[in-house]
This record gives sequence, C-alpha cells and structure tokens, in this order.
Amino acid sequence: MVKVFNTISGQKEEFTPLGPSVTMYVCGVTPYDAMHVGHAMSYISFDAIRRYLEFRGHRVKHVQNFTDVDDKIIARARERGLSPQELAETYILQYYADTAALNIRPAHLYPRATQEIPQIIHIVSQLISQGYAYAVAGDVYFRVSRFPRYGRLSKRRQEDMEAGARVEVSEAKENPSDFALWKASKAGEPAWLSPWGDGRPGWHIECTAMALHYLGETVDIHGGGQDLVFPHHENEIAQSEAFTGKEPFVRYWIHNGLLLMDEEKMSKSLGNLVTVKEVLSRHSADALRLLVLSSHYRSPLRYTEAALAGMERGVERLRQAAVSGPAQGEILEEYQEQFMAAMDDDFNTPQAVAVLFDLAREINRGQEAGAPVVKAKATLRRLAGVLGFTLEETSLAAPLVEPLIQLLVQVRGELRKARQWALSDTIRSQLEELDIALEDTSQGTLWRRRAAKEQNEPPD
RNA sequence: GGCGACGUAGCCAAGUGGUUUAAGGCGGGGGUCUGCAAAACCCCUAUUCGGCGGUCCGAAUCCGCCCGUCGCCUCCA
Repeated sequence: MVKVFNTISGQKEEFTPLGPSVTMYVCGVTPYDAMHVGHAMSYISFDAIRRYLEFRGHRVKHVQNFTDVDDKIIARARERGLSPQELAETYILQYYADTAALNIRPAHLYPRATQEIPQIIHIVSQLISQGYAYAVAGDVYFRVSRFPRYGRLSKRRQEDMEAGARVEVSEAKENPSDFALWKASKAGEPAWLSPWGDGRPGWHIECTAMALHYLGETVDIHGGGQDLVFPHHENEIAQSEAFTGKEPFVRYWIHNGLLLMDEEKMSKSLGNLVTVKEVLSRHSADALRLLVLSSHYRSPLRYTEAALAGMERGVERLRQAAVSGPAQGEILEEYQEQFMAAMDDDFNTPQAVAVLFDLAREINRGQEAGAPVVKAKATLRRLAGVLGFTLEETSLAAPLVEPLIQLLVQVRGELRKARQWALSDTIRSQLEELDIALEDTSQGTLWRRRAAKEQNEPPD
C-alpha cells in the first residue's frame, strides 16, 4: 500500500486512484530560459514517483504544461528581438533535450497555454456569469471572497496576508487578494480576441484549463515545487472548483522541496543558477539523480559541486556491481520487499537507495566468494531502473577511440610481461588523466571510462 | 509583520516513543588481494541526535522555551 503525503491535509494518506489509471498533472516550466538544476530536481523527483507507481502496477496518465505566454516571455523575447512564440519554442525544444538527457520519462501530453485559449475563455466567461469573477477595463479577476475555502491548501488566512501588506494593490481589484484570470494586452503584446477585449490569459488559469481538459474534473495527483503552493495552486483550486462545482479538484497534492545553491559563487543578477546543460557537461545524469534521490523529495536540497562529485563515486559503485547483469530475470524477493517498503512510505527514495547499495555489497561479496550473483544483479538493475538510473557507462565520443585504447592496453600487457613497470605505470596514469581507468585483475586488464572528475571551474 | 520547514558523525542523509547502545553514501584510518595501483572485500570512524527544561517505566522521536538556518507571503520547479 502506497502512502502519500498530501499537502492539503498535511498528512500521509493511503493512495488509491479514482479511476482505472492514475491521473497526474505536474506543473511545467515557463519556457523563457534554460532549464536549471532546480527544475531538474523537481522533475527527477516526480519521475521517480511516476516510475514507482507504474512499477506498482498503476497505469499513469501524465500531463505537463508549458506556460508559453506570460510577462517574462514577452520581456525576454523583446530583448532578443524574437517573437514570444519563437522564444518559447526554442526553450521548449531545449527542455525536451535536457529531460531526455536526464532520463526523465516524457509526459504523455505537453499542452501549451496558447493552445488552450478557447477553453480558457469559456472557463472565465462562466466564472463571471456565476459571480466568481468580474471584468474591469479588459482585465478579469477572480473574486476570492466568493470562495470560502480559499487558503486551505497553503493554510493562509486572508487577514494575515493583508497584514503583510506585500500583496500587490491594484485599484482595479475589488480586493487585494483577487487575482487575474485574463489580462488586457498592451500594444505589441500577444493578444487574443475575447469578450473583454484583446487580451491574454492570467498566470494560473492555463493549468486549470489543461487539467480539466485532459484529465477531468478531479485529478489524482497534482505536483510541483513548494514555491507553487501559494499562490499558484491555491488559485487553481479556487478557479477549478468554482468552475466545476466539484470538490476536490485534486485528490493528492504533492510538492517537492526546493533546491538551494550553496557555493559562495553567487552568480549575477538572478542569483545562482546552474543549468542542466552545465551540470551534464561535468557529471553523469545518474550522479545528479543520485544527489536528488539521496534526500527525501519534500526536503530542501543543497547543491554543491563537491556533493555531486561524491555522488559520481557512488554511482560508479552501483554501476560496477550491476555490470553485465541481466536486465530481466529472477529477483531476490527480500531486497525488492525492502525497496517497496521504503517507496511505499511516501516515496522514501533515500531508503530505497540504501537498499541498492546493500545489494551492491551483496553482489560484490558473492562475486568474491565465487557464488552465483545473477539474481542479485538482475534485482539491482531492476530496482535501480525503477528509480530511473541507467547505470550505463558514459560512452566514448568517437568509435575509433575504443580500438586505440585496446591497442594501448595490449602493448602495456606486453610491457608488464617484460616487467617494464615504469613504462606500463606511465601508460596507466596517463590514461587515468584522460578519465580512462585501467584495472589489472587476475583475468587480465580491464578498462572503463570514468566519469570526469571535478577539476574545472564551472563556467560563469 | 504573517505562515511554514528544518537543525542527526568531517560532509550528505534515513530513522520520528522500546525491534536502532542511530540505515545508506561520500570522505578518512587500518587490513586482505596486487609487481605497484585500481576495483572489491573486512575492520574502525556519532555512548549520541542544536541548547535547556518537562512528560513517560522508556525520547533523536512528544511538549515548552531558547539559539541557529532556510523557504513562502512578488515571478519561480
């Protein structure tokens, strides 16, 4: 039985999907810039969650949006002399490439805000006619006071927030907490014809439109970063439930903790961002995944180069143990049970990862003792796969390299037979410099590609 | 000002009332193997869970206070 911590109840709850398949909506990105490690953390967590649910026999329907029209996109596009669509398209393609490189399973559907305009207008119109929203000078706002459950997810009270005095005050709004469903477009901005004049969707409405459209009035899982709890998800609940008249809009709210950047190296304006591309130029996708899954998804995670370098070693350990194991086959039940016990408890990936390492030791011990380890290896590969690890070695760039290395290894073998230790050690250490590791075993010399060791300063 | 989270070994991080005199990883020390290394294996590396009180037969786990760190309340995974 899988238990899930539900943000709205603040408790772990037994997970049971409403229908034959699990409906899962994960908030996607606003494609105006490159994907960074914080995004990666979130999507790796949800990837592990989805993979585990599938492993548990659920069919999962996973929808993830692109919010491809908003202020940031418009501003950035203008800076670069591109149209907002061109800019969004560029980063959407990059998002696909980055997530693929991270071995994140693609969602079944990636709807875009700009493709849901009729649906959005329909929802907004109905909210107005039901008195949940009002139009002012081309803008439409949601009337928060009409929705008594407002604040339930984020556990905030109206009065508290107004006391904070940080809510944007706009004369147009009846109430400071009211939020935009539809915004009048200024000259030169993307605009769609609507009953309220030319305009574009507000920030939160696209998720409501898409979730309702593609997954139905009640979805099982809605996820995203903790920073989305308020106001984004709170507003989604208000809009969606007001519109459908059905409660709940979402049965299980899942939020991941945020990534913190530690390095003194704080970068320029927007603060310390490291893009996925940069990380993957220095580390394997498995290492980043291990970093993410080594702590619980609801905890904040501190990103450091040193931590990532350590994870590389850990991944190497798992990889070594799993090497040449069968992808399928008989499984060691006791390990799988431990793994499931961990994951059943609100996706406790740190414990599940510990099971993987226990298995690795078991394999190495067995190998040393000459005992059969096929089942253990199959188990390791299987369970690692459930967490999304590939355990594949980094491949070499050019196909020519491999025979060349083999040639060197062969020559060095001759040198070693001739007890030319100095020269053979030089070859070994020089190759080590190139991230090619040699191991002289009783079966002969093995070589493998080692993940690049941390030595270069990350680009600024 | 409001809401919330967290503080466990050199570092990362599970555990949240007895089965733990605290998993797992990285790092470090010692050993086995090896021409030497590497990998792997074995042993060691927190008598203790930010501090102080309290509840309890029993607390890292519950309560209170204090100290410290962080997030959200504005765009954000």
